[in-house]
Amino acid sequence: MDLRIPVDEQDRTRIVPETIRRADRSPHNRYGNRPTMKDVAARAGVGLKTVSRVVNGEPGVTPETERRVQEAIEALGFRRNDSARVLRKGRTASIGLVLEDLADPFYGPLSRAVEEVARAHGALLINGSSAEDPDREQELALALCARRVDGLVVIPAGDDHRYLEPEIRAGVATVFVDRPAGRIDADVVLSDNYGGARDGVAHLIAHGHRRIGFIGDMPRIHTAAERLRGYRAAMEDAGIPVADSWMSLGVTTPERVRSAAEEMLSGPEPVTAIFTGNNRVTVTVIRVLAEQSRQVALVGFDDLELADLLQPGVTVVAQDAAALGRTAAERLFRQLDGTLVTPERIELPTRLITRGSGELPPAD
Amino acid sequence: MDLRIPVDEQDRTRIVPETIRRADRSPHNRYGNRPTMKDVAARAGVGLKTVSRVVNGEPGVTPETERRVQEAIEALGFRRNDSARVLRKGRTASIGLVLEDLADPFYGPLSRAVEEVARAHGALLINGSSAEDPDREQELALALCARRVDGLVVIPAGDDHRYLEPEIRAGVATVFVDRPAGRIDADVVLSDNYGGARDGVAHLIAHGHRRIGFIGDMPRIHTAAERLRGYRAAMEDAGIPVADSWMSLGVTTPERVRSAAEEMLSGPEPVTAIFTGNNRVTVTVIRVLAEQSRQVALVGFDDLELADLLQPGVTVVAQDAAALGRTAAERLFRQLDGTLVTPERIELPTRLITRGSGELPPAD
DNA sequence: CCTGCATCTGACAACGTTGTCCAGGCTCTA
DNA sequence: TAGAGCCTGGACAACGTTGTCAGATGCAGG
Repeated sequence: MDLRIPVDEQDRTRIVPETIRRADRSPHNRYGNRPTMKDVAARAGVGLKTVSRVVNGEPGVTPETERRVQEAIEALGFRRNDSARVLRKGRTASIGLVLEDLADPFYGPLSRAVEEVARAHGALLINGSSAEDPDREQELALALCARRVDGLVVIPAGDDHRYLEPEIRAGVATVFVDRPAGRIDADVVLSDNYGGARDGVAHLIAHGHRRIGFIGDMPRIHTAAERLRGYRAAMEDAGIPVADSWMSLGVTTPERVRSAAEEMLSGPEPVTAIFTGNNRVTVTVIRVLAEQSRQVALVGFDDLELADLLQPGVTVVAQDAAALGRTAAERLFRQLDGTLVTPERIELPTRLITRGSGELPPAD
Repeated sequence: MDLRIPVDEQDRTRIVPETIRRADRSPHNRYGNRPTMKDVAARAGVGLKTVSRVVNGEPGVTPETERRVQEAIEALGFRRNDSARVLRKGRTASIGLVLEDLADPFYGPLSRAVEEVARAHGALLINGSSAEDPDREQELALALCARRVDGLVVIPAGDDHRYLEPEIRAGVATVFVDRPAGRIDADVVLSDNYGGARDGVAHLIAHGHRRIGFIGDMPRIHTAAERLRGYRAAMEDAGIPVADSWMSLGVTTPERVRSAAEEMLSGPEPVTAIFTGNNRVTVTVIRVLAEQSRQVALVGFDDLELADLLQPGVTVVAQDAAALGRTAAERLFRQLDGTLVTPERIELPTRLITRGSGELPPAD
């Protein structure tokens, strides 16, 4: 389609001289060749600012003028360029979300909750996955800052976030979720990983278990470390000394988790119960246990879809991913409001959901 | 922190007169008060363009000059404003993704795949959920266009996308996924919903079933309609007349699905097998079947985590969500390259995964 | 008919960056 | 040593929008 103004339309314009319009219309090599307010103004025969006023619903435009402008907008398929607007206004009405893996079912509801809050505040969500790589987290977070997002919700992969200091000082609202920020003072929203794990393990102990295994993620990940700490605390509370061979920490690939589980289930004194440190681990361990001849008790951190339909149902320590996201996003916008000043650390409670697997008695 | 240049630093500057610098430095009310290239240039005692050159790694700057500029960047915590850059350059290196629900496990891998491709092309991903609401889809898609995303991946909620015509003409690359575009000619990447459903139902028929139920989503959703068509085709191929009471289409809330399933399982001639139209329906139906006294066969559209661990394992028609996302995103970037011109409709095959529930014989 | 006021409109600068173009200083050669 | 040519650096305009301010218009009242 030819976006240039037909000659009969041009005649309607009043003040702007022919040459200027011609120059502006000349085909330029820029991508898109989109109509701008200038084009709309020329076509409607009004000034630039009048178009701006119409587009933004500002008062002080006669109905007749407004109609002409609307008509031109329609005819040209004009859409305001928010990039330019942002440059002028300072705020982008968008927030960034750096998470670990968009495909992880735990982060789905979390992202969704963040999005809902953003939407309620008229903001868009830009997000990316760090894949648990601190460099990638930093790269992403800074790229988002370069886009001048108003705020940043970060699920940290690394443990040093001083690189965000200039951004925060420059006014980028920042909230960390799921794991704490490293070496900077910032808002943090967490689950009670320590307490949840301790409760889960204590639950197993209450059902008679003493040899209890723990399979978790790499200990440099805060949640993994906290859950391990909860495990240790529960065992210590019960006066049970923990054998090193009962604990396995590392990447949560199915292969490693499988061999870790198989190992602690073999030997002369196998564990009679396993506490799993996150949903990925739980899934793999369920598979391993399904192949075992004897029954092994299981409590997992994080809930699973269908967990109630397995035989036995899977007892879990559930965290509320949506609440984490919602809380974080709400704090973010309160920072932007100015309602919130002092960084805080918020811990949301977890919930033990008993379904059978955690109530199995020890096999021996 | 005070970002203004200390007096002793100002003296280093050469040409720019005092007054201009003073004016630029004066505290302005704009949000953030971030240092700009101008500030860096002043502090390093060089020209604006030299800073630009350093920031963008362009040639023609002596190492000594570069060092001074880098130092100033460091000291001020400068970060390039990509909004301004975009305004100048035309492309934003970002793409938009409009999906139905970020929290749906089907869309997680899809989003992730789109993100991976975007990342490989140096682009960021902006996304939002339409919640199956056509108006919201349009609002979101147009908001993304206003941000001048280079391209748009849309999982349609509505069935009329003519509103995107001006955008596409203006150069916004567009690909529809999972469901076709309505009333415009555009790239579309789909699963073979019809064929998959037909295969799944044929599988049940091959195992001796004749009274087979179908529970699916609202028929205005393309995938739901196609899957229903596949069901009908398989039944017709086998010469089985379909009773109206065997089919239920509507919102996939647990309540409605539950009552639909219970209804077709009751009465004098209950169905002996059910084909479910998507993962949400499947999950609910599994729960209903678990409460039944007799065994009912089940084949579901979409795979489920843990489906193999249930008793019996759930036979499904699996689609490759990641492949959908990847294919769509790759086509998007090929549109942007100019490698791709003619819109095409691509159908990816589905895969029947037998796990037990689909191989159960009829109960009667 | 002029003044004063209210209403509507448009010219212009600015936002922070990049592309163009030119100036000044250097090296190299005749 | 002068001139040509290269290299480095900087002034300036432009991208598309919005805020400021002043000009134009219309109308009522003196």
